[in-house]
Order: sequence, then structure tokens, then C-alpha cells
Amino acid sequence: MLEDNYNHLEIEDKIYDFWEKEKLFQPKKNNNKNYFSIVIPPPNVTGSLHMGHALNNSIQDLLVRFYRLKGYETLWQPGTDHAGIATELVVEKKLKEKNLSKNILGREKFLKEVWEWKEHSGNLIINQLKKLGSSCDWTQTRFTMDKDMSSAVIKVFLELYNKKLIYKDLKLSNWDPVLKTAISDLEVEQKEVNGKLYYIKYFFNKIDFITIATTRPETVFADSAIAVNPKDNRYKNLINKFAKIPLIEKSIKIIADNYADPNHGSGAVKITPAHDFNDYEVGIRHKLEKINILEPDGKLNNNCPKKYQGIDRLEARKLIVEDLKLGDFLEKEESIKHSVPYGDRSNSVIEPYLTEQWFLNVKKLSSDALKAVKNKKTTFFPETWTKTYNLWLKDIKPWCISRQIWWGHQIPIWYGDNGKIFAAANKEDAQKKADKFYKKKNSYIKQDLNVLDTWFSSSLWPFASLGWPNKTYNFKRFYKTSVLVTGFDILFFWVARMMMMGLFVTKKVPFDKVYIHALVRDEHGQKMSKSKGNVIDPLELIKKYGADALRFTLMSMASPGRDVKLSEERVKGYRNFLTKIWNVSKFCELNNCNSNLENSINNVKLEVNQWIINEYIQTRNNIDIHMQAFRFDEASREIYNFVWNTFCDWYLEFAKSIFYSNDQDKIKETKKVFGFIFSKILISLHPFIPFVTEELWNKLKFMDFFKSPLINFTNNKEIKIIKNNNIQMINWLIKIVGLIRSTKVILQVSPGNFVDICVDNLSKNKKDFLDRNFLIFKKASRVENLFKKDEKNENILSLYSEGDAILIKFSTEISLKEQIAKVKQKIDVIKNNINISKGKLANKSFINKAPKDIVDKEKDILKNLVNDLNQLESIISIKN
RNA sequence: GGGCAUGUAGUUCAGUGGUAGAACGCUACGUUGACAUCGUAGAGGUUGCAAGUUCGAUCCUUGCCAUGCCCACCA
Repeated sequence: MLEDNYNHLEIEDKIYDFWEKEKLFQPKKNNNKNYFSIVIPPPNVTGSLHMGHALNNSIQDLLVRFYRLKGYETLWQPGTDHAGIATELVVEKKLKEKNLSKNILGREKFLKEVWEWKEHSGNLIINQLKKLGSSCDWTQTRFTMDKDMSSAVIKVFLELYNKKLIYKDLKLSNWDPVLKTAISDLEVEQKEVNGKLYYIKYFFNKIDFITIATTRPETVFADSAIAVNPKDNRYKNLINKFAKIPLIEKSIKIIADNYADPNHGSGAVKITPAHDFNDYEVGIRHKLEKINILEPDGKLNNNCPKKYQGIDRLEARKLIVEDLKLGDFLEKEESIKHSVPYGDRSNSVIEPYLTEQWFLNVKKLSSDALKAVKNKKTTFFPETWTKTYNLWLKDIKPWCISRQIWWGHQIPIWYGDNGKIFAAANKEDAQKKADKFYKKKNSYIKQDLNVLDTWFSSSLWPFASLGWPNKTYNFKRFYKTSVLVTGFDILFFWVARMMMMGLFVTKKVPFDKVYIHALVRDEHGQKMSKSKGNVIDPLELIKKYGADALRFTLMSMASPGRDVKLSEERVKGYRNFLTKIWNVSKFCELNNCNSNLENSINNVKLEVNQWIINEYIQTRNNIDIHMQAFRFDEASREIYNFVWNTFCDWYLEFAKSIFYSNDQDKIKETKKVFGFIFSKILISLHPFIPFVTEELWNKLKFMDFFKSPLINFTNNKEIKIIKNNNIQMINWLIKIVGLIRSTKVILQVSPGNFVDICVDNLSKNKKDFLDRNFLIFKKASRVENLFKKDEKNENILSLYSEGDAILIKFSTEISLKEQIAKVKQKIDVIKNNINISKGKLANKSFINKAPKDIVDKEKDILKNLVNDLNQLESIISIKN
């Protein structure tokens, strides 16, 4: 027996263990060409599940389960990402608690710590994904720092290096002084802040000076010129003269360059090639000296006066401004709003900093990536993201791929004496190369200390996680992958780079389609953040309402191109849906509705049973259409409406009437159909709410019957719509029931009261239909008997709807006041509609230009309206 | 500065060139047989504003307004 209430806490873990133990997440090999594969966006190994993951993985699991049930050979490839900087920060924080630091430990010991941390906490996120119901093939789980993944990374690096697409360069890069590493352009966030613009005087002699404006006065020591616009008449005569940098009295030249904007600041700008990207370019044009004034940690170095050395640049700024004031070098200061670059991980001010870094020439790779999307080898959904993708790739800059941290793939480059470079897959190979070059044994080599940007290995994920470069079954069978499901926030970081690398390495696009979902926000549309305190923890919701409820909520709200605004109320609502389904199955069990019908569906005779079969097929077809179009919101709505509004509200009630009758044939057939459709419902619902459906499949013995757990039940015999026009008339019957019910409410007759009706004025077809289906009609409408139309009684009323007329007789006195008022209201509405309709039909252009079926439809509408109007008016005249 | 979205019921969102839909919420009422985590009925709309195309626009076009996001730059 089924328990009274659905208890997700007991069931979800139990069901998950069952799936996992039975190895039901592994691809079921088939010999047809249909396969479906997804690689998971690997979560950070040290991360924990947030609402974005919940949405992302619910969508993936929905797709994977949907296609698995369709009989596709299906793989969901899982894994985690080593997340270089993020993980290093976490471990460093841990060390700090123990009064340790990575520098105290040294590289080797530190990395050991990180590995230990990974072993210790790396399964957390995976276990959380399991809570959600994710049906990944965990036996294939990969980690981006695993041996295989690492050798894939090195192989690709060397290939790119040998093609000269990876190169080393000394130039300005974004430098994070807290993390003490270079970062890529993408990792820099511009933030609008309140700052000051300082106007500083550079003197030519004791009296004359030129004023420049800067937001960064601390960089004066790095100045190597002052630029003015050659067309700027104010400064024309100063070009090629020398002015002195305040505080250090160093002379720098005034140069002419179009970069100087006469309308900006004072029109004269100081040029600091080593600390500003634009100035760097100017410096190259004018062959200016690059003076670096910062230590890697952002403190001023010995290129600055002693007084400021060792002081952080932001602190030094204040000191220098004070000193400029004292020396009368400061003309004025202005408060301004300007944007300042911040590191997305450390949240510190990023410095343009002159260092030697490794770069990947992505420009060369981008053209194939653009072409592939243009030729629709890969398509985006929603399509509009294509534009964003194109825009970014068209204007792509070299990717700085080296990081001065320790946790990551160390760059496979070795240096010999004099900095001679040996690129090799491992130390032995490098040694051999070096020895050959230096013509001696055990020549000195040292590996490059840098590691690769985490996104470098991530960009290889679709093929490397499937086993490349080995010719594994999974790689051959499942690449290119079917869909990539991801958020728009990593479109550049990840998606575009995977496209480039995938095409470069495998010559194939890594995925057929890219589904881009939006952000999950709170119910007011606010971004969830710890500081706002509006973070909804998916695990808490799962605990409270079940993973199924959370999943269904997320799917129902996953409308394309829109953020998901999540409120707990919604989750509660869908929890109720689960309860509803649970209760249907109790009904199913109570009435022994469990049978296979697939082979005898053509023998179903009752119209109501034929009707529900057709309604189901229609629903299933619609779900298929929506799923293929990535309309998970529409798909979930479709099944929700069918289950609740069609199956429960009507069919189940109809079935009751039959079950409680004496007609054994009808009972037998209806029980079969009820069980059959319910089993189909469980199948259709399973991708959305896998736990409860699997549990019920099992409990209702569908599993015994179909010889398969629901998760990979694929023996779906095609069932077809039953062709019989009368079946549709169940919907008409439902409308008549509604008419009787609402009439009772208007007249304030208790809904429990029975009435008699007269249907003599209906068409023969409808009368016959009602007669055949009187059993189910009777209970739903609470109609006791039929009466003849010549009967006279005070309590008889006519009801009209769309050309149908029935009489209704109440057993008690009724007050018609309410009804009359209602009818008058209705008459007004109809009159108004008649006017609109008449106006349309009187319009010659409409008649001539509108399509014929529209005009005919309009004529029909008018006919029905006039008909209803006449009948309604006759009621009023009688009752008055 | 450039670009991309989004404005529809109280709220969150669908949808359609031909009489505007759902869920939640709200109101009233409860028919013994799965379910009160329920059922029945109902109220609720100038589809952001304006112009254009059209026989007809909520839908297509343009402009404006509002909101959100992305990219670039800002001495």
C-alpha cells in the first residue's frame, strides 16, 4: 500500500542509490545512429551547489533523461574543474588559519596541501549534484588535473607552440597585485567609482609650467614624456621642449601625438608607458623609456624616491598628493566618476604591469570558430547569442594564458643556459632535447614556473573529458556532443574558447547546439548575493520540498532569454503537484488500475476512454515539440495541465462514475485505460521529476510489468490518435457541465443539490452523445433526471451557450434576480460584440482582402451571437 | 560611446497579424469513496508611449520612454 503522503526525504536518496547501484546512468549501447551526449560544465572542485548549478544541471538532466527514454544511447559526462586561482585562494585561507602560508611551505608542499584539500572536499559538489537527481555516468568522472587530462593539455599546448600560436612576450598585462599574477582581459571587471582628477604642474623653469591631469599621481615617477595634440594651438609652441617631473625634477620631453585629446583634462597628458595601456602604445610610437615603479605586490619600488619606496601605490598616492600640494605643484583637484579595473577573484585594483607572459594567438583560431557558427555547424539557443559570440570573436585580442600561481598545469617549457627554450611533454624529453643541443649529458634545464590559465584546460573539456587523445569508445561515439548547456556569463570565457580549441584539435565543432540559460535571481529580480542576504540555497529547498519540486519549478520558469525569478511559493506550488500525482496513484492502486494496453488499444470502445488516450497523445506530441525547441517552460506546462486539468479534474472523475456503476465491461476497460495512461504519464513526467515517478513506477508494479526501471524504460510502442469525430464531444460535454455548475453558483444554489435538465432542444447528434455518456455526465453535473420540454414549472430556467440550449429544473425555489442581472450583463457584452462583428462585415475592404476562412469565421461568429442574443432576451421578457 | 535583451492581469510569466492566456495570489462557496498540499465558481487587462504599414496591430517597421545586461573607453 502507498503511504498517505509523499515523503521525498525517504524516497529520493533511496531511489538515487538504486539507480546508481544498478548502473543505470551508464549509456545503454545500441546499434542505431541515435546518440545523445552532454559534457557537464565542470563545477569548481572546491565549490558547492548554488541556484545557478541547480538550474544548469536540472536542464541537462531533463534533456539526458528525455533522450534516454527515447532510446538514444545517452551519455552525460561529469567532472570537476581544478579552478586554479579560486582553489589556491581557498587553500591559502585554510593555511592562514594555521599561521602558515604558501611561501612558507614552498611549491611542492603547498601543492600536496591542495591535493589533500581536493581529496577531502572535492566530492562535496558531486554529492550535491546527486541530490538534485543528476544522472551523470559517474564511472567516467574526470578532473581537469587528472593524469589523462593533464597530458591532453600538454599535447595541445605543444601543438599550438609548434605552430607558433603560443608565444612568449614582454608587454603590459593586467596584473593582480594581491594574487601576484597576470590575469586575462576577461578576468578584469571595470567598476564605476568616485575618484579625483588631479591637475599637476610640470615646470619648464621657475615660472612657466604645463598642466597635466591624472587620476593616478603616484605614477609621475614613471613618466617618460608629456603628450599634446599637434593641432592644439595652446601647446604647439611647447612641442619638443622639456618639462620637469615634480618631486624628482627629472626632465621629460613634450611630444606631439594624436592620442592627446584637447578636450580632455588640460589637453596635455603625461605618458607612462609601463603603467598604462594607451601610454604603452604611445611609448612604442615615440621610442620612450618604460619605467616600472611597482613591485609585484603593488608597492612602489626603487625607481621612486626613497620616501615612497615600499609603500602600496594607493597609500603612496595620498602621500604624493600631499607633497605636491606642499611644493605648489597641484593646480587643482576635481571629483569625478570614473571606472577602475578590478580583479574578479581578488577584488583588488588591477595594474597594467610590464611582465613576460605566455600568449595564445586566438585571432588565428577565431576565424574557424566564426565560420562554424555562420555555417550552422553549431547553433545557439536563444539565437540572439550568436551576435554576441560573433562580436567578441571578431575583435579578439591575444589571450594571456600564463599565471604566476602554483595550482594548475605547469607550462611544458624548459630553459637551458642562456634561456634556450626546450618544449617537451615531460622532463625526460626536455632533457634529451637539451642534451642533444648542448652535446652533453645532464645539461642544466629548469621548467617554466608558470601554470596555465584554468580556462585553457576547460577549453579542451568536450573532447579531453571523453578520452582524447586516446581513441576511446566514448570519444568516437559521443563527440561532437549534442548540446552544451551553460550560462551566458561564460560565453566568452568558455564557450567561444571551446569552439576554437575543439576545431583546432579535432577539426570538428565540440557541440551541435548551445543552450544558453539565464541567471537565477530572487523573487524580486535581485541578483542573489551573500551581502544582500537573499541567497536561496537549493539544498535547503530540496530538503524542504524535494528535488523534484525544485526541478519542476526551475523548468517551468526557464523561458528563453529571461532571468529566472525564483520564489519559495512557487516551489511549494509544485510540491503540491507532486502530492497530486501521489494521490492519483493511490487511486490507481485502490482500483487495481494496472495493465498494459499497448497491444489492444484498438479495442477500447468507450468514448471517454478514447478521449483520454487522444488527449494524452496530443500532450506527448506537444511535449516532444517543445523539448526539441528547448522550450522547457512550455513542455512542463503541457504535462502539468494535462495531469491536473484534464486527467485529474475530468477523466478521474469520469472514471469514478464508471467504477461505481454495475457495468463490468465498462469498468474493466476503464481500469485498463486508467492504468495505461497513468503509466504513460509517469514516463512523460520522469525527465522533470525523476524521483517520485520512479518510486511510483515501482510501487504500482509497472516495473514488474514492463520489466524495466522507469529511468531507462525504452520499449515505447508507438500509439496513434484514434480517429473518431465523436471523441471530441467529450469536450463539449465538459462545457455543458461547467454551464450547469456556474448557473448554480449564480443562483446561490448549493453545489451539492441535484437538478433535472431537458435536452430536447439539442441536435440529435448531441442528444445521442449525451445519452451514451449519461453515466459520466450525471455525476459531474449532479443531474438527477431528464425531463420533457413541455413540462411547466416555476423553477425551470433556460441556458444558452454557443447555439446550444438546455432547460434546467431546480428542486428548490430559486431567486432569479441574480441570474437576470447576469443575463443583462451578458446581453450588453454580446451586443457590443455584434456591433464589432457587423462593422467588420460591413467593411468592403475586409470582405475583399481578408482571407476567405477569416471572413466565413466572422460570419459564423455573428450568427451565433445573434442567436444567443435572441434567446437571452426572450428569458428576460418571460421573467419580467 | 557601441551593442543585446525586456516592458502583457496584483505578482511571475506565456502567446498570437483575426473575440487576450496560464500559474501563484485574491473573493465566495464545499458535492462521503485519490487529494484541504483539495474541489467548484468568480473578479481581475487602454498588451510602456507615439507614429507608420495593413481591411485589421498586443504581434511587423520606426521613433521615444523605462529597466536590465554585455563590450570598449575615460589623462
